[in-house]
Amino acid sequence: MSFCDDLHLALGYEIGLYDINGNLKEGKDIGFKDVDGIEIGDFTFIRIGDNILSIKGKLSQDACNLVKLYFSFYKNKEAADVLQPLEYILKNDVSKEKLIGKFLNKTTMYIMCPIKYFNILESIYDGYEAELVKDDEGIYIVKEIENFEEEAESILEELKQEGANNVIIGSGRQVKGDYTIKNSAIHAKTSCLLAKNLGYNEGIFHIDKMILYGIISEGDMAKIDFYLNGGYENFYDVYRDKELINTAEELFRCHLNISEASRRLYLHRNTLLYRIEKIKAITGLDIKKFEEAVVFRTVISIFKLKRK
DNA sequence: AGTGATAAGATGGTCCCGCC
DNA sequence: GGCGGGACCATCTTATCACT
Repeated sequence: MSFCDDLHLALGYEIGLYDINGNLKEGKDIGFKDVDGIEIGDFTFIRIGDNILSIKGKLSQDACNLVKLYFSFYKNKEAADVLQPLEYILKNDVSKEKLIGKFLNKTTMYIMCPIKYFNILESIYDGYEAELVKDDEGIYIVKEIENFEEEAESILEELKQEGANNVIIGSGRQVKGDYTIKNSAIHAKTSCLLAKNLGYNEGIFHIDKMILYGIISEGDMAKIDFYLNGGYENFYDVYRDKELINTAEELFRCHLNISEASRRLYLHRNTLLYRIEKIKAITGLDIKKFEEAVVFRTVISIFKLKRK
């Protein structure tokens, strides 16, 4: 709830908060007038510092003074919230408006691993401008990141050397504009959780590449069922066949390059083609083709994310 | 280097038959 | 009836070649 929402609830009038140039900062755009003190009419305008508060209603002088008092109290409280440490922000419900601009250009990574590795991560980032916060399932790292994949690879490597297995690293986006540190942190952890639900127990996942799975995961099951209805039953035969699923996954990892995938699977290229043909016979989809590979992967992801 | 087509080899399952 | 050997077939894997 913003200041204008709160005041609207209290007074029953529509409220708009403008800067001195008439730009709406929050609330409803009900009109602006540059006044020095207080102007009371059908609309009430109150100057508070570098702000003009527009109220769609007639207030008494006393009420206007109370509003001014409430404004200063509210903004001080808001300022206090914004000054809270990162841990408070990540773990509490701090409104989006209050966070805009804070941690500008920083990105959040989430390292899903046992908390005992917190000290190791701390020592890795000792001397760097980075903040670390732990929760029940892992550790947030907030810093300016140039190349997420490179940085995550090196963290993964370090943690492996320390005996950590099954580490998943997720990343949100860089904080800028309306995209806050909280958004970045939620995205980072969500990337990890989605990857885990998709069956990965290790790896590096950026939210930019997880969008499809996020939509599936959050999506309305009734609507998803509407699109699945009457088809895709045969996909279960592939879904249950570890060998076929691994074959398809490796092909996707190799960007549909048959030769590369067969090398990585230690298979003859024709063996891989044979399996791809088998998938086609079962599902009707030729996963060598981009469009059909996308459909295949989407349906399999729905099975993984929604039918566990 | 990558792809498509084809042939050949390897493997595993099923069936039939003869022997105990 | 139970067991082992051989034939047959389907499935899977590999090798090769021509072509882009």
